[in-house]
Amino acid sequence: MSKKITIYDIAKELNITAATVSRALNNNPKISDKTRKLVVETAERMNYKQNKLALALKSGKSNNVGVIVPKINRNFFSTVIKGIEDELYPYGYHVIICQTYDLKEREADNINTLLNAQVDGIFMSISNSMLEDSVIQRVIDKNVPLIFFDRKRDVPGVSSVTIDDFKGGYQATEHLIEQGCRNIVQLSGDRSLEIYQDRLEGYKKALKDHGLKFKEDLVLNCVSSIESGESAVKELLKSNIPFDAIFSSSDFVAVGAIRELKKMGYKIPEDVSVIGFSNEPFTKFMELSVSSVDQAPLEMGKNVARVFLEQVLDANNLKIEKKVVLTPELMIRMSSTKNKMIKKKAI
Amino acid sequence: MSKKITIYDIAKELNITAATVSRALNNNPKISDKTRKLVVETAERMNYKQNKLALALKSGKSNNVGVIVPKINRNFFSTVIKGIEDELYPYGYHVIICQTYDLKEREADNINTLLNAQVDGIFMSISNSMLEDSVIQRVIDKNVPLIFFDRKRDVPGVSSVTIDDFKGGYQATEHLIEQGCRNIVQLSGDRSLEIYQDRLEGYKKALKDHGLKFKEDLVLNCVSSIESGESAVKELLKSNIPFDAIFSSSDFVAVGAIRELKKMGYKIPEDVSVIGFSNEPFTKFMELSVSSVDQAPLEMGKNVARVFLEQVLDANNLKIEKKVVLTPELMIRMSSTKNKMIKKKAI
DNA sequence: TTGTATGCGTTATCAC
DNA sequence: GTGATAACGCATACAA
Repeated sequence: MSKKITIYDIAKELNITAATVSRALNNNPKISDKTRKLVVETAERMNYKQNKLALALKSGKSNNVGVIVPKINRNFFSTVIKGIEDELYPYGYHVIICQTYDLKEREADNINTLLNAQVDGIFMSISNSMLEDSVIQRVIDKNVPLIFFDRKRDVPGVSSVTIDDFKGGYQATEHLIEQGCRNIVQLSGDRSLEIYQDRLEGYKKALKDHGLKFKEDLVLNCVSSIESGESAVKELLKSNIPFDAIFSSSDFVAVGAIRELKKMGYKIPEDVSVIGFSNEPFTKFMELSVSSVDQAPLEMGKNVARVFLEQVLDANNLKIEKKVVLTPELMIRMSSTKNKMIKKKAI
Repeated sequence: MSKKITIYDIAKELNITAATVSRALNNNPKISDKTRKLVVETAERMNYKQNKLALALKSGKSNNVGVIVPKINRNFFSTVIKGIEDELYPYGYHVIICQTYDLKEREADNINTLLNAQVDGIFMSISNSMLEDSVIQRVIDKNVPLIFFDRKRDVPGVSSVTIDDFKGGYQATEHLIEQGCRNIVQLSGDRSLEIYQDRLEGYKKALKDHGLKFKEDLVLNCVSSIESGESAVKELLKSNIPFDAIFSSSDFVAVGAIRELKKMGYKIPEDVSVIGFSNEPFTKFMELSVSSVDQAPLEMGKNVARVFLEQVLDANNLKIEKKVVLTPELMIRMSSTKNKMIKKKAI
């Protein structure tokens, strides 16, 4: 095992002092070219690598950021993280990932761990469960940039990057209306979360703008799974409430709904038009490709990183609260396109 | 901004020394219960949090591990990472992620960065591009546990966790043979990678064991994409080589192949049976669900973590080279099931 | 231009 | 039982 070599080792080698080595390695202007060259070469030769930990302790910056998400193996979240990683890598930052499973204990725990690890920033998609504001406050007090993405909470001084869920809901609903649908079901998620609330509001507004009445019994709550979509449709069919379209706030639920409808002999999109939300990769692979609303996860991640960099690179910017709202994109596919003529976009 | 409070602050508060505080906080046996209690309470009250960076510098262990993958937003990799995170979280380890995009510069770069960050372990799915052994050697020299997963390279002293790709290839091929197929195409990946080589060898062996002749022109190289699958089929059809089944080493390629075959009027699985590899989530959502070979990514991640923990927790185990080989699971779905009677498994 | 001394926050090794 | 001090590896204010 090769011993860890430090600036002291290379100082000894050259009969100079560690301070000089440090300066030479950091391109400090007041150092002779000769010494610098010598130091750099020797460092190279001895295969010296800077100990980031010592640097971090010294400078108070770890060059690590923490990302907190419910689960990493969800395409949306892993893609957001990819965006963050892509954007921050050139600046030498690394990403530490934490999963919460939407458990508030884990959420608080993760925040504390990241704080102890002296991360330079924390990015999180907050769960609905009541994470105490005090935990969040601690992050703010420590002056660690905190940025919410996707699921945010309104906290003074905290930036956020989200998509316009209201608009997404509006667009999806309007699209279904344009297809001639009049009784549009909305399969919602946990409405204590802003994102689902906003999608529902967008849905309502679109109905209103097009002279359609909002009916409470066309709104059902689901969890984001295929099974949930199947049972929602079962319930709808049993209740005998007429409907000719489904706007689901989850792609998984949409797929489940489609599956159940087909099983019961309904034709998609002729009898029922369906549109999901998230633009999960599988939606476009399906034989009956599923319309959806793209949440631009890669862009979201990149924007999170950019907001962070702004705060970090510009010292006086520290207190700036920035709210970035990305525009969702309607992906119109086969599951909602009754009239081929008005198809705007494929795949 | 609340000042960072250290053990010195709480020492001053209690008119004792930092060393005592440290001992009290670390449950050092030789400390009076009274003092311990006092310290713990004061620490709590002052909201003290241990600075992991200082601890890391002191101890030489960061409690971070690094994971190096080509891209994080691939279900397989994000799920492996999830497995690692799940398993390591209870031990206080955190995961730092790095992406290589299969670029050898990034790969070497990431290794160096992780080494500088003093991670306690490095887990990587190595790319085929020729990452110099010297880089790997540096990790070994530093005594940092290195574990390969999925795509490994045989390096003395390095553990690995993989699936039995040979078996996966064998099973998939045998399944197609059992369906009555006789001219089975194998759409391979980059054959400089062990995993693809092994799947191909499994394919050959299955053919041999069932008295079928291996034909070189039934093997085509693809990159893992839908488009690649489409063009492979185009090429096959153009060449007029008869075939009645496709075993693809990639699910994406399999989907592309199916798409092209259907477009040309072929029926799946009647005319051509198709099976992919990886068990990507979308394979089971498709209307014509796609058979595939599951690579147990979650288990793979968990096993990586366990091998790591063994090496770390047991000091004398440090040099043990462990090769874990997981068993792939055949997921038989509609795309390859000609005879309903022998369908073994549905989703 | 280079050297000296100090601190970042902990823990460990001595003493007492 | 507790205090004093050194050390982890680095960067920097201050001297020279």
